[in-house]
Amino acid sequence: MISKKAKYALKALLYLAKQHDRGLVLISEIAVAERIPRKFLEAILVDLKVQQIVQSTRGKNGGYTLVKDPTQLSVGNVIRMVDGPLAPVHCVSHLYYRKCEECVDEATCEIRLLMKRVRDATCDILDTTYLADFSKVTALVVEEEANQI
Amino acid sequence: MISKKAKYALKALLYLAKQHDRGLVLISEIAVAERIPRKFLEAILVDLKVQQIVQSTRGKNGGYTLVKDPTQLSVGNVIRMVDGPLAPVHCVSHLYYRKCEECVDEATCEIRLLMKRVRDATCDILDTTYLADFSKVTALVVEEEANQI
DNA sequence: AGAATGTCTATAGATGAAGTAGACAAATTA
DNA sequence: TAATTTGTCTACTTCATCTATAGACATTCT
Repeated sequence: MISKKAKYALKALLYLAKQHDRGLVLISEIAVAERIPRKFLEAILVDLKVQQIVQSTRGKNGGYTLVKDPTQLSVGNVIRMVDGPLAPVHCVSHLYYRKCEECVDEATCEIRLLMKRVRDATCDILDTTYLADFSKVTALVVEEEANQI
Repeated sequence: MISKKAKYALKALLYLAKQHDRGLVLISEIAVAERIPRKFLEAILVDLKVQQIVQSTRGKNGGYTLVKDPTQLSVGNVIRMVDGPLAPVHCVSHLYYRKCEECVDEATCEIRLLMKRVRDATCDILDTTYLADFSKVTALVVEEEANQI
C-alpha cells in the first residue's frame, strides 16, 4: 500500500504538469482541486522542492512549478521519494537494499526470489510510466511542443 | 512492503509444509529454525488457526500441523490473511475494495488505472505461487505421493 | 504599508507494528 | 494424582509512522 502522502504528491505533480504552461500555481489551488489538506500539501511540496522536482517563488503572485520534465519523471520515482522502496521486502530492493535480519541464507531464500519477481513486475510498470504518459498531461505536452515550432 | 508478521507466517507455514509428514511440530522448533520471536510466532499461529490453515493439539506431544493442502495454499492468500490487500491502493483491491475519499472520479482516475496494473501483476505472481511450489516443499510432496503408492 | 504568498518549527492524535509477560488450560505420563 | 509439557488467552509496552494542524515568520508585489 502506498501512503496518502505519495498519492497526494502524485496528484499535485500531475496537476502541476497539466498547468505547466500557466506558470506559477498556488498551493491552495492545488489543495482545493485535488482535495488535499492544505497544510499537508505544503509539507509535501517542500519535500519535492528539496528533491528538485518542483520550484517555488514566494510573495505575492508566488507559487509552484514543475522543474523536472514530465517525460522524464516516472511514477516510480515519485513514490520512492515519498514512501521509499517499491519492493515488497528490503532484501530485493535495488536502491534501498537491506539484508533481512532473520534470513538464514539470502542466496537460496525462495521467498526472496518470489518477491524479487514482484518487485521487478512492479518496477517495470511504475518506472516506465512517466507523468507525461497520463492523457491530460500528454495533451498539454504535445500542445507545448506545437507552440515551440 | 509486507510486514515481518507476514514474512514470519510464510516461513512458518513453509516449515510446516516441509515437515508435513512428521506430524505435529512444536512452536519453539519453528521459532528457532526460522528465527522468529517465539511469543510473536504464537500469536501468528493462533491467527492462522482461526483461518483454518493450521491445526494444533495441546499438552505433551502437542504442536502444529498444516491442514490446508500446500498445493492449494497460495502465497497471496497467506499475505492477505496477515497484511490485508496486496493492491497498492484500496480502490483497486478486489477483496478489500474501498473508495478513495479524495478521488474526484474513480472511473477516469489515471493513477487508479496504473495501480490496477500493478495490482494485477502482483496478484498474477502471488496468487499462482503455492507453498508446494517452493522446491524443498515440492520434493516432500512428491515423496509423500510416492509413499502413497 | 498592506496584502498575498510560501517557509519554518512545533505539536498532536491515531494507528499499527513488533514484541513481551504471565497466568491459564489441556494432555500425557510417571 | 501430581508433575511436566505443551498450546491459549489477556493484557501490556514500546516505538515508529501516518496524517495532519497551528501559528509565527519571511518574502514579494502593489
